[in-house]
Order: sequence, then structure tokens, then C-alpha cells
Amino acid sequence: MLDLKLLQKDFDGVSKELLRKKVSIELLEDLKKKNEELKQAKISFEEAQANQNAMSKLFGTYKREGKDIGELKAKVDANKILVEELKEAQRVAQESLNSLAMSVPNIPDESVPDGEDEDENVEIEKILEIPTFSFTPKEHHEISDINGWIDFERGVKIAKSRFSVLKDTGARLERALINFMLDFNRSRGFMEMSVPQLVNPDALRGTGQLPKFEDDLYKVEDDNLYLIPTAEVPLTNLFSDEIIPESQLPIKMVGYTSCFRKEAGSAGRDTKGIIRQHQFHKVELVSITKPDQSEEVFNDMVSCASDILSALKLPHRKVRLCTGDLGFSASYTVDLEVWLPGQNKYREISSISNTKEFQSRRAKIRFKDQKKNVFTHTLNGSSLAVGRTIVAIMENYQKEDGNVEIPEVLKPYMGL
RNA sequence: GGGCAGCUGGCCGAGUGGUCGAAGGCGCACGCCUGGAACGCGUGUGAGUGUUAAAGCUCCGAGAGUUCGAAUCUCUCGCUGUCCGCCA
Repeated sequence: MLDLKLLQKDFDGVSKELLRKKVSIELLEDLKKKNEELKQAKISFEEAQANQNAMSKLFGTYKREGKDIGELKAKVDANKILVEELKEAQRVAQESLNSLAMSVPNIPDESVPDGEDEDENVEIEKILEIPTFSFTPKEHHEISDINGWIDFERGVKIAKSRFSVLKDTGARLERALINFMLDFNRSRGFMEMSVPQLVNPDALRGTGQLPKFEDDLYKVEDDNLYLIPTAEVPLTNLFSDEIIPESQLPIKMVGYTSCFRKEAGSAGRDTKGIIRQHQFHKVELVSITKPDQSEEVFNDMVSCASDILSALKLPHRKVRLCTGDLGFSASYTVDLEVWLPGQNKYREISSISNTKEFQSRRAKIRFKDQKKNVFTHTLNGSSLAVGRTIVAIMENYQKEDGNVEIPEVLKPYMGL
């Protein structure tokens, strides 16, 4: 959540940065106004309440001393009505401020370039040469038509569109990748975690999926739980409402989960293949750091994801997201895009973000710095999206006859 | 799914209508003591909001109610434990 004190203190500075993310100035002015209104409402209420408390206290004294309480009771009764009114006014003001404040995205870091959409993201670095083929490389679903790794029809039959089934070597490759990625990240100092894949609304508010993006989530109505869209949600919220001892920071975690997304609004995009599924698998990194540690840990996380791609010998590039492509909670983000010969372009396979204190403020994740409680920074990043890694392996390791080689580092994981 | 018990500060635990944000203990921090340590002694030690600082306000699982006044009484919900049933 936005630091409302900062907005109040430096309205021009904050709004200038948020305008880059297309947050309307009217909304920010409204926010500022509502914040001031709440402050006034609080002052009025607290004054009346203090009055009430004092009189109630007197009540006890009077009774003990046997004094007449008739007059006092009349005053207290009258004030009670006032207190109720002011309390309600404060509640309304608070609610109206909250609903607004929770829908404002994070302030983009100064390193984030301006831009409309993903076309204006800025390439940082290319890693590994793009392979050349003596034939026209196929897309992964065309390869699957030959080697049968993916069964699209039966996935749709038992669920609906955008669900699929991995078969035989395809399924084993997925399992090998998960284990490889977990081991790799673990060797880089990330603690392996296995977490719930259903979470409550509080957790989703903490990381910023709610209240704005409810349409993208699968919900289990009966129990008021949601299927997670990413392991970032359970992993980050592990520490919500906690004050972490300074010595434990930075906390670096890796977790493997399924992810569930409705993909509302992406109708017609990536309908072929398993690039965009309602259920997919992902190995996720989440870190919780002191503010002065987050940049270093961020670079760490980018290296982890990139080095996994390199270990798999998959050409890729690092891209700095522009303001138009930056997510709701992120202060800055680097995407990793893997080369897909079948599509003849780079496609996103990992996204690593520093949310700074945006999520910590929502989820109340703090640490004790000397005597003071300070918000931590939280970071998250895929390392990697498993389905898209399978796609990349299929397309980069394909032979003319539709066979696909298994990357060297995965062979031990497949008993080869 | 049904029965019973519970939910208080980092932890344990007292408090059953006012002077309670809350005794006592443990833990922790600092100081004294010591060659150094243990023991002992002393002081301090929840969060949020607010303020130059304070005062004030809010929080004893959550919400609602009774009352001038609720940690304390009533109701609803949640969670934890436990017994029974069911089950990977």
C-alpha cells in the first residue's frame, strides 16, 4: 500500500511518480482529501471518547463516595449519542479511504523507463546465441503432435479449455525440471518450502491481488478461500503480522506450487499450446529483506533464474519492464524472456520484482531496527515457470523428425 | 460432520464489571557484582495512531449486544486442542 503519510507530506513528488503509471491525478487528490477527512473525524471522535471515558471513571468514584449520580448520568447519556455518531463518521471515512488506497499501485522506481506496453520494455542483456536450424523449426504443439508429450484434447474433456495433460516423457520432464530447479535454487541459499495452495482473502490483500484482481482468481466459495495464482502469495504472507528479528534477515525461500489463473481478458491469446493455461506449475523465489539488502537480493534472484536457463542451454534475454508493463505491486521488475525458435521470438518465462515496502505495508511485515519497527522489503520471482520451460526445451532441442533431446543437466533427474 | 474444552503481551500465566494495556514468572536488553562466567541485585521490555515531545484514542481471537463503564456478562462466527464418526 501507498505510504499515505508520504503522499500527504510530498503530494507533488508522489503524484508525479504515480502519474507515470497512469494513476489519475483526481484519484490522488481524492485520496489526499479523504486522508485529511479521516484525520479530522478521528480528532473529533477521540475528543468525545476521552470525555466519555473520563466521565465514566468519575461514575465509579461518585458511587464509592455515595454522591448523587443523577446529573452525571444525564451528561454521560447525552455524550454517548455524540460518541456513537462520531464513531460512525470515522468508520465511514476510514472505509472510504481504505477502499481507495488499496487500489493504488506501487510507485515505480526511478530506474523504470516510461512506456506504454511491453513493446517499450528495455533489453538489458542477451545470454547465449540463438540457434540456427537446417529446417523450419516447429512450435511446441506441432512437435507434440509428433511425440505425443502433451494431450490437449483430454485436458479439455475433463476440465475445460486451457487445461492440458502431460504424458509419458512430457510428464517425466516436468517432474525432472521441478526437482532440478528446486535443487538449483536451494544450492544458491534459498530455503525450500512447501505451502498451502488455497489461501484466505487476507493473504491475497497482503500481496496485492485483492481487492483489484478478483476476476483473475478461482474461488472456493464454500470456505472463502482462493486458489493461488502464484506461490508469491503464500510464501510472502508466511510472515504477515510478524516482527522479524533483524538477525534472521534476509529470508530467502524457494517453493514449488501449482498456480491457477482465470486469464480473464486474454481471450484469443496463446490459444495454441501450453503457453497460457489456467493451471500451471512454477518454482518461485520469495525474499524478505531489510531495505538496504533488497537490491542485492534482487540481483541474486535474477541470476538464479538466468543461470538455470543457461544450465539448460536455453538462449534468453533480460528485459527491464517499462511503466506500462509493470505490475500492480512492483517497484521495479526484470523479466527473463526465453528464445522460442518455433515462434521466432523471445517469450516471458520469468518475472522478478522488488515490491520494496508495498506488500510489507499491506501485510504488516516488519523487523526491529534498533528500537523501531520498520517495514521490510519483499521480492518475488519465478525460477522458473515450468510449463514454459518445457515449451522452450521442446522448441530449442527439436530435431527435424520431431524428436526432442533431453538437456544434459536433466538426464540424471530422468534416470538417463 | 457431532460432543466437550480453550483462545490474555516473545512465551507461561493471573485477572470474572470501574483505579487494568493488564499482577507474577520466564525470556530478552542494559547496568552492578566477577579475573571471566554462572548465581545474585537493580532498571527497562507489546502493537497501532497521534505529537517537536506529550496527552489522548484503539487493541486481551473477530464481530455484535447488555452497561455510565467489558479482558471480565450474553450472542454469533473463527481458530486451537481433544473424543467420536469418516477419510488420503
